[in-house]
Amino acid sequence: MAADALSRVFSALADPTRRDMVARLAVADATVNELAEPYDVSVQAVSKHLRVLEDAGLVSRSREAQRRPVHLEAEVFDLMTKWIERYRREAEERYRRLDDVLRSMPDTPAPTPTPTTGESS
Amino acid sequence: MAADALSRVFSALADPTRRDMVARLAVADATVNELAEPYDVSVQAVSKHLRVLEDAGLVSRSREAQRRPVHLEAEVFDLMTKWIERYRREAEERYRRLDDVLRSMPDTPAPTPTPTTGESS
DNA sequence: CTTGTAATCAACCGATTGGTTGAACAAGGA
DNA sequence: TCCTTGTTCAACCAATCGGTTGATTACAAG
Repeated sequence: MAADALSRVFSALADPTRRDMVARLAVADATVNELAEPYDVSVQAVSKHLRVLEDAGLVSRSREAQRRPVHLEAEVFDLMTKWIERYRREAEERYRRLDDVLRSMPDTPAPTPTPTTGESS
Repeated sequence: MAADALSRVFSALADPTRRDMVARLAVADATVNELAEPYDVSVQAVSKHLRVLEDAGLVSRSREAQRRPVHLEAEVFDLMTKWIERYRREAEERYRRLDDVLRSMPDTPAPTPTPTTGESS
């Protein structure tokens, strides 16, 4: 399966049901049955979803009698946030500089990132 | 396919090749062939990846002669960031308050979130 | 009009995914 | 010990995914 951690996290959150579970776990820990209750799928399906979230490092499960309370782990979010922010910043900066506009012009040499264009807006 | 926008974005970024393309597009716009060059997959495969990214709203394609330059759209990142930050904040806050720790204690009344424990390390 | 290049469409393939049902395991409580 | 509850395991199924190859469209240059 998805080798790297980042892929696992993104993939885990690509499913709306799993995102909803995360949202609910952000409020309070819950057992598998509690989590399964609102959705009209089997408990087994929810158990599977939880394994995906666990493999992604998004949740952890402890043992409390025969119950297995699920707990949301906030740390992994940082992994995503860092990745996203990095490229978002680059992309926005590039947009701000109109760098790409210069590149798409046929007459511009444009090797140096020197914004000679008057960027008023 | 994944109905909502958030699912599409997360799903699109769940693939390492697509994340790499996004990373490269953050530096500069590129054509399909340019993008395909570093990977040892067919151009068609890259074209498919681009469609996924486009459907997620992460990139846009213009037309320039027979070339179709691909451009990274930064806006959609916000959608993810907002979602992530929201639940990360909730989870971290809850962790900070030791709310869940109190909940798992059998003898504590635990209704008030008063952190009486001296957290030195 | 023909050739060459950039990209997409179409059909196919094996692996993974999200779901199901049925059986098994784990841990109290009677 | 047997029963009940909570959860997971196992096998299966249809749909989707990432990849392939071959044909096709779009445009520019001879």
